[in-house]
Amino acid sequence: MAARRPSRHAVPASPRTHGGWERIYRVVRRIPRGRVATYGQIAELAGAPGHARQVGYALHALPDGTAVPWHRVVNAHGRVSPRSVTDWTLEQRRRLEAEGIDFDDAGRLDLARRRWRPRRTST
DNA sequence: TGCTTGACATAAT
DNA sequence: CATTATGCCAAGC
Repeated sequence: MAARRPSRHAVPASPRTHGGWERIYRVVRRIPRGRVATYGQIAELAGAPGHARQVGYALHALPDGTAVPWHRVVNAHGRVSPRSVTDWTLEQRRRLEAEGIDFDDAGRLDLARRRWRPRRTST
C-alpha cells in the first residue's frame, strides 16, 4: 500500500541522535498482537507519565517498515489519531482489523476490551 | 537564542 | 458531543 513516508518536516531519527525515544519504542514493542495501548499509557509505562504528546512525536519519527508496532497505539478515545497524511491513518486501522480488532461506526474500538494490560512496567 | 508546531491527555465549560 | 485551556518536550526555523 501506500509505502510513502509521512515525513513532512522532521525526519528523525538517526538511531544515534535520538534522545529518549528509545524508551518509548521499547514499551510499544511489548504490545501483543490484537491488543492496543493509548499514548498516555505508553508514556506512563515508559516512565514518563504525562508525556503522551512526546509518545506521538516519537512514533511519528519512526521510519516506515519499522519493527515497532506503532499501529497498536491509539488515543484515549479509542480512535486512531488523525494525522497529517490520511493514508497512514487508514493503514493503521487496516492493520488493527487484520489483528482482529473491530471498529464501530464512529471509528472507535472497544478499548475496555482490547486494551493491553501489562502486569508490570518492565522488570 | 527563542518562538512555533505536533500520532496526546485531562479537566472544565 | 465540541471547544478551550494547560501541561509536556523535541525538532524546525
